Amino acid sequence: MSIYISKSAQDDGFKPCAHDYQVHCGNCRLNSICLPLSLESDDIQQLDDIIQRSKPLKKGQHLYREGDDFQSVYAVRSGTLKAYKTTDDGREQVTGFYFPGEILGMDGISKNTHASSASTLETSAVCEIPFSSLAKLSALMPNLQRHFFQLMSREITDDQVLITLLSKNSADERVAALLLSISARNARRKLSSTHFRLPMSRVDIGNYLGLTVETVSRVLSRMQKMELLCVDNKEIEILDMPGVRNMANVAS
Amino acid sequence: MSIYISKSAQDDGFKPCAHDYQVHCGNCRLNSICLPLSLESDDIQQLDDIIQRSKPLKKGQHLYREGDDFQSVYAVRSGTLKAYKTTDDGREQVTGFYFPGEILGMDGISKNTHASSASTLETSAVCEIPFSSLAKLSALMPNLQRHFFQLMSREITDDQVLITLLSKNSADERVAALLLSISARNARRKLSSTHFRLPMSRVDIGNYLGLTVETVSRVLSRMQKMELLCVDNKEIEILDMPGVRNMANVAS
DNA sequence: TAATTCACTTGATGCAAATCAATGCACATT
DNA sequence: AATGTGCATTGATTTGCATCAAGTGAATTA
Repeated sequence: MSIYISKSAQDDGFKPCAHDYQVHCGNCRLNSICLPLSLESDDIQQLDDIIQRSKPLKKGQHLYREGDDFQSVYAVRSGTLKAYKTTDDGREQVTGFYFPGEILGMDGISKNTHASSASTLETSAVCEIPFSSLAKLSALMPNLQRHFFQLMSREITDDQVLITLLSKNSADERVAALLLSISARNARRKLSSTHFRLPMSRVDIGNYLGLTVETVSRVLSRMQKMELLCVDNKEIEILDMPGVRNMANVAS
Repeated sequence: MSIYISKSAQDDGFKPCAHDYQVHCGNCRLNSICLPLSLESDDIQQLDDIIQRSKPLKKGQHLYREGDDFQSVYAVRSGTLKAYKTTDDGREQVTGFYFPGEILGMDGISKNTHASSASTLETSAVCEIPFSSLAKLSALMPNLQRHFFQLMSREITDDQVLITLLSKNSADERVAALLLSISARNARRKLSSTHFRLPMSRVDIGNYLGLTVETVSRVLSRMQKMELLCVDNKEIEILDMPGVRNMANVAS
């Protein structure tokens, strides 16, 4: 499962773009929401040195599978991924979606084996961060250590939010909450919070939210009828943000 | 919210017992499943030095509340605690139960604020571990760092299991799975895996599993009728372990 | 001893979402 | 143009669990 590539390959006349795997942490436009956050520039250089950048992965390819040896965590550079667990009776449970700047794979640390699988929802590029190097480096850089602890803790709190959503909220509330989450994560990356393309299928949405495809589809139709959204397949436009928040039943 | 006590208080003619707060990491019978795991004895001493032991907390007392400043994580020494989130509309979602040897509070790291509340289900004692000291120490002790990363990762994987349970499993499967989880955690502490007392109420069980009290009660009655269990209020005896596993729909 | 409370159980009914089934639509293949 | 395939939508029916309501038993108090 090695995705390392030679860094020296293809170095000239190459404009940075979404999938560009030559961009370094120092000049990556995601570094304010990724691991380098709060590092000094010479610390960033050291972090940069341990990071392996991969060729873009095509839609549907796996980054790792449940049970694989755990070696690295991954930062999404472009595209979107989903993480999912397979139940004993063979069904899938999507446990998270990962957008550019976000880190996945931390669930593998506990048993040195990936506890979930991760695959791309569209063409995507990732930075591979060997965990043993990251651990060594974070023992030397308090800021890095703190940031990584925070990232793991963030994963825990995100999971708890999902637990609550699944346990306490209606289909309408779940779908509205997911749309708001995606909207907020787009805003963090300076993209539109009201007009975006869902990178995942209805099946994945339903799977993540504990609903069937049909229910997801019905909720979206209803939201469109209520003029909260304009839905065109994967293209979503939020027309009435307070209305959506109200449907999600959240305070903020 | 300080629960520190003077270590020198009450030091003589004191036999160690479940709630004894004088026991140190080095001679704590839980140290094989708690933080000290895999530390050398002089490292254990250093860890021991930063740990604050508290008087036992009475049933229903809070260790921390959602929104409190995050200072420490806690190891359960005796008793049981629950962690829960409060939803925007004021309802509770229990996110976990914590038995002796287990660590809670790690969800506070990400925002420096506790993301959930924790209260005791019965008289309990905890060890308070100031996080800043733990972070400093773990930068110096690779084994401690690794172990703490693993604990956090474990929290993530446990949450993912709960997510899957809530999203994909029936009421029967959820209740059976919780019983198996408690059974396994008892076994880890060398207690009976087949005969134990549930420390939490039916309300808490239902809340944790996304079910109403009535449903929990019915499932337990059904399991008794099927002769999988013997239920006497909180006292549980598992009569047919393969049967319970079968009901939970899990492989192991 | 009776009364109050609390945690739990049991039964009857209703509803939200699953399931089953059909159809529509975009896009690729031939 | 015809055919297939994957994804999304919509409608009809079923069902598992919530809800509502009442009842039990043990512990606590009067």
